[in-house]
Amino acid sequence: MTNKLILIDGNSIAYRAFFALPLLNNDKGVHTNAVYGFTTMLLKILEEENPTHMLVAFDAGKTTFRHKTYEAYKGGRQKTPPELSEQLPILRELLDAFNISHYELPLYEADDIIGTLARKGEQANWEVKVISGDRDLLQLVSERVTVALTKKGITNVETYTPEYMKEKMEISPEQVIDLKALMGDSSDNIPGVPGVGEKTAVKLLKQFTTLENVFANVQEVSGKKLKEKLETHQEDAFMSKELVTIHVDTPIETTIEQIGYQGYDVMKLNQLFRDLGFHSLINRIEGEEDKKQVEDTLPDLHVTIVDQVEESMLANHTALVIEMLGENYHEASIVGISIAHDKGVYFIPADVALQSSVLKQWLEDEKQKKMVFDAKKATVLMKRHGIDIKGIDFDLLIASYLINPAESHHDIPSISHRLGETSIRYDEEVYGKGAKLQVPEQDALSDHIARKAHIVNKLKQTVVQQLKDNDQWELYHDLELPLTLILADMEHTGVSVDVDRLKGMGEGLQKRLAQIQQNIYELAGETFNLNSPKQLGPILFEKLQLPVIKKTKTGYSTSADVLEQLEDKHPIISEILLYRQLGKLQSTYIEGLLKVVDDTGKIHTRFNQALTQTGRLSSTEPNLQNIPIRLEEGRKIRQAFIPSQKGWKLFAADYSQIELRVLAHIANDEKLIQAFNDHEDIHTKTAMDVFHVEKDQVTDQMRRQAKAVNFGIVYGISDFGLSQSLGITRKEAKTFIDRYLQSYPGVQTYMDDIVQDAKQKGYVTTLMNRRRYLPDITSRNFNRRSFAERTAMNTPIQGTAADIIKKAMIDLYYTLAEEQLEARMLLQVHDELIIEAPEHELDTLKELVANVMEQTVSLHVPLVVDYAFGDTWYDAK
DNA sequence: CTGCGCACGC
DNA sequence: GACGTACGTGCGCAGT
Repeated sequence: MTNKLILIDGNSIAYRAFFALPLLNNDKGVHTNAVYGFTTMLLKILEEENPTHMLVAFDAGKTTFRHKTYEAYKGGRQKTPPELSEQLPILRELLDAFNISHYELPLYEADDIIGTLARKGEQANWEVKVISGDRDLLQLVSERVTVALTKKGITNVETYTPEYMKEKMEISPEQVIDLKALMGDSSDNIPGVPGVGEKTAVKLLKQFTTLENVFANVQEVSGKKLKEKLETHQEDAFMSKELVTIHVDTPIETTIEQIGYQGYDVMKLNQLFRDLGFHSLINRIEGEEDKKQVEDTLPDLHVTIVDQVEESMLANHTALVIEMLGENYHEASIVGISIAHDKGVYFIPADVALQSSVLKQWLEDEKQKKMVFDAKKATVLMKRHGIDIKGIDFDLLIASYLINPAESHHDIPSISHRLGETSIRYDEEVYGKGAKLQVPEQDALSDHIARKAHIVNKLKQTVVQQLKDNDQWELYHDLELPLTLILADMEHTGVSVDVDRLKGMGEGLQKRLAQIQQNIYELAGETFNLNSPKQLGPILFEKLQLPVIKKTKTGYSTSADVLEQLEDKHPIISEILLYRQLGKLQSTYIEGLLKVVDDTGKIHTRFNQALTQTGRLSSTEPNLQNIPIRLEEGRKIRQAFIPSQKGWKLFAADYSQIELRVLAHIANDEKLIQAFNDHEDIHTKTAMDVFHVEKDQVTDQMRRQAKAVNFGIVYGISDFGLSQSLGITRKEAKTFIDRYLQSYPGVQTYMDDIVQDAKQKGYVTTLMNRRRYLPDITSRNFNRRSFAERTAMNTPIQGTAADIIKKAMIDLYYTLAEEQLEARMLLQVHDELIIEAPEHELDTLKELVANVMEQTVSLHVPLVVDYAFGDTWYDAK
């Protein structure tokens, strides 16, 4: 077997990774994106290439021997961003853990080290592969040396052999240098011959083969201008050649034999990945038996496995973890319960726990305080088993989310590791994932779950202190914690669904879909998979020759906005649009909902209270926050949502323009406040102010545009986003936004101030002190910075609206209880609450619900709530 | 199993 | 000039 040598251009790959990936942070605030990208690439190479020898070359410093030839070499190049520089030492640490040699040499560039070693490998008859993002390296390609260049992203590469180069670039590896010498390279400040680009350079080299030959026969060059340019800049060209030529005789101290690759250090790598927060990469490290070593390194925790719950095991202020397998706590079963307090840690197997009246009594005792992770999950799980858990006064999940919603993993092990408590493994390591998900044998299970309870107990103080330091204690204690119990109630109650009605709609849709599909196949002249944009594209844009409006990464775009522009060009288009619309209803809403109805005809969604960056809730399995309403056809889905009891109605109450009212309040804009106090139609008012016209002069078109601008303000979209939604140019969109801000100077001031504030503090807050960190607000990358700026303007608006409706839910929940009404909340859809109630309570509710919602906070503008009721959700409009 | 294109809501 | 652009969830497809 021949040896295989892999040579990596360290700086180039780190650069690529840095710009290809979002600026990730680990829990210590260190940027890790370049290291992460580098790591994925290394893992891929090791998995795919099986190298016997390997080395990563780095540039040694700013000055190189090339600067002697040409002082301005690489002049004008942007300084390496500090966010990247700080990652380079980590990168070296990473390579050490991988046991991969790395090397740098004063005055030489990584290219030269690679070139030298590549030639040595070649002479030894080894297989050599060079990996870089720099096309200059292509000059090294030969029969034994291939060069892989990164394409988009970081793990995608394009591998060049001599044949592939001929085919793709029409030149040979030797000619790469001459090509560069003619073209120059602005990023390295290499002059080349002005006016000669890639096309001309290739043409010249095809004709004359080498640079020397071009100048030797310059008289034969066609084109007077070109000839002149070549003659004037001959010297530049030859100097450029010198600059781009990679040195293959660099005086390096290492030999290729010394850089053998023997495999990585599993322990070191594991530890490093954990430190860096690369949890997803840990299971790509090979060696199952080595995993055991990590296991063994966890400090012992003494756990008592309980076969009968005794009162002596239970105490006030106890951490409680109820563990289940899988995500959906409406159907999953409990695998075990652990409790931890200052006197001990216990594991109670599921069957023991559920049969114990001692435990039940303790769980239901309000005075016995419990600390948990995810109170909602624990509450719903216990409700399903007839236990009404009370006395939860700490929820680690909610606390962690409030401290930093941007953390992507709010599970006990992740939070624990972030806070420096590493004596627990990740769920994925214990349970596996996907199809391999399973409960381990009891010792491992009880140990893991017990550790969770132990950690909840241990971390409580730290987390509470963080909340207090952030001035978020009230947000946590008076808003999110009560809310989570209310949500548990709503989820457990569920919404009733008229299954027959859904099925009926499904049958009707099925017939129509079949017919439309038939029509489309006839219009297309062939059958294909209509649900595949990849197959639809060629039919529309090649076979039917329709104009291409937009492309996606993988082919033609066939999205609705594209198709709408083609609607009058071919009858097939409107059929496709209809097919898509109905197909969506069928698959997502009819079939999707039917799949999750339980045997009592109810649907139980799960509200995720610890996910969105703004403080809103989200809803899953099913998502009941995106049931169709805009188009009549879809809206009919709502007819399938019904009250759970005969003689009851659904009652829906929604805030009118809550975000714009919040904006008026936060920005304290006189005109906007006035508009709401006068109960004006806000979009018409905006149109009057933006277009400087009187009310009776506002056209539908103007109102529509004003509405889109308001929408943009509320959602923090860019001029680009606004231009898309209005079908106008970016410039026009920008004009609209500017005129809006001129009309509402208070808003303008708010926008300026909040961005400044965010820059200074690093985060923005809402009315109730919800936080969102915006590390990108000081980024030198325009896109990242702009996005962060829009987020700074938008999050306080959306987040405050979220705060308000959450508070309203709490107020309403307790008011309904106090008034001893049977009415109960079922759903929340961001600015709207869905309630079910017996008919005789409706008159009370009309007064009470709107009142509670409107009075929950007091702003500089009134909050206005509209409501409606009916026999189905559809009718509550 | 994952990423993509698409579509639904606020 | 920056080439990607509110927040979410879920579906089917296609490639691994």
